[in-house]
Amino acid sequence: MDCRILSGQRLKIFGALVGVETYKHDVTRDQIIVNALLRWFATNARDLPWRRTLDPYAIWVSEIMLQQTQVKTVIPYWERWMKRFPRVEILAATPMNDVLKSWEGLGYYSRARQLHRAAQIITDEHAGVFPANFNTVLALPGIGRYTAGAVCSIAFNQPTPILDGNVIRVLARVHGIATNPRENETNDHLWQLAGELVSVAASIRKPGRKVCSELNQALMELGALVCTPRNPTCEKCPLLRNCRARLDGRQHELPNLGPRPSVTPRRFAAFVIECDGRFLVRQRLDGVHNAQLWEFPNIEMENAEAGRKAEATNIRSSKLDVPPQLSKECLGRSVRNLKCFCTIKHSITRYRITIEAFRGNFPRRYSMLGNAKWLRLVEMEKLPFPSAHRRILVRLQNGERGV
DNA sequence: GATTCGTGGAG
DNA sequence: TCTCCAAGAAT
Repeated sequence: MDCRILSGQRLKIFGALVGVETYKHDVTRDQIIVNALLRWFATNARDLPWRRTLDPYAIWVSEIMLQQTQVKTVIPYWERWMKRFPRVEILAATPMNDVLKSWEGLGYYSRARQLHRAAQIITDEHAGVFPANFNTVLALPGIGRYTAGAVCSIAFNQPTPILDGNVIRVLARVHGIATNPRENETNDHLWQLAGELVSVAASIRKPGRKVCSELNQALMELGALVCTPRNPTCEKCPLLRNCRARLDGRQHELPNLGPRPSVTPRRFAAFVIECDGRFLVRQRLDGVHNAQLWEFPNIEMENAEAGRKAEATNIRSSKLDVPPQLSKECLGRSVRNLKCFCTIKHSITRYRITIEAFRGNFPRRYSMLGNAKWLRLVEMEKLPFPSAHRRILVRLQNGERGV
């Protein structure tokens, strides 16, 4: 039946009818799936550092770091973090600058700020003991439905469901769900399926084993190692014979995440201003993105598209005649000996960003507005920079050493 | 409900 | 190089 021919009202009725059929809890199939996942996880789980602890604080930190971030990237950060902030009270008492410095390079810096805020709440309002109640955990800043479920199941073995990118993929394929998981109805359905699985796991008595924890981690582990976005290795999958998508040969089509937002180019000019062996850097204000991180003064250039075209057609004119105006707009005064320093390309979400960095001098160390400072390289080393500006700083350090 | 927030791995 | 997307949350 083709849904597209249905009018809105009939579509609702149709959906409700389908819902009765497909959302029905299939206990036997769930038990088969849960048992297969638990058996597979017992011999295929990676030895990750946060799997060697039951400390809810340590597990919480790992979950926050792992949001939208790959395991391989997180491991060294987590190791350093736990050495530096072994207990929640220590984190709570640490200045934000040091917290952000430990987070530097991980991105999504509001995660670090909210982790710090939550640490203070736990210290002040829960006597330094990480709460074991789902709703209390959910109420902490930076913790949503997924993270609360993950911490409660992994640290406390509670039957709280989780639904992340991995679990979405596994469940969409196993159940052959072709609608978009980002849409509410499908998302709710997936949460329900995840809840049924962890409930079935909870009903299994396995002495000395944390089955809720294992089941949830098994779902994610399978998504990370076998049921991958591209080229899933179905031959190795414990759910091979229970996977709707595989049986239909549609594993490559699911999940159906829909179109991605189109990319937008943006250009910035950044200024590396030197005087007496010090450089001008500024701290981003509260409330903006990358708040409290440090950067070289910079300003967005208009006509990013035109700039890109000029670059592509080998017209370099705008490169040299734009900065004098921009430097005055950005810094309030013109810069001496201005010249190109380096070009940094990076991207955040849908923006493809090019930063043209220019180097120059001021005759003396003008006192700039509030959030800017003149610092030596060794002093800048202690401050958190977003990675694009960190790359400018590294170039500067190498240049000063004559490399 | 659609956007925004960072960065890097992997194909 | 370019695209996808990773243990999501907040607004």
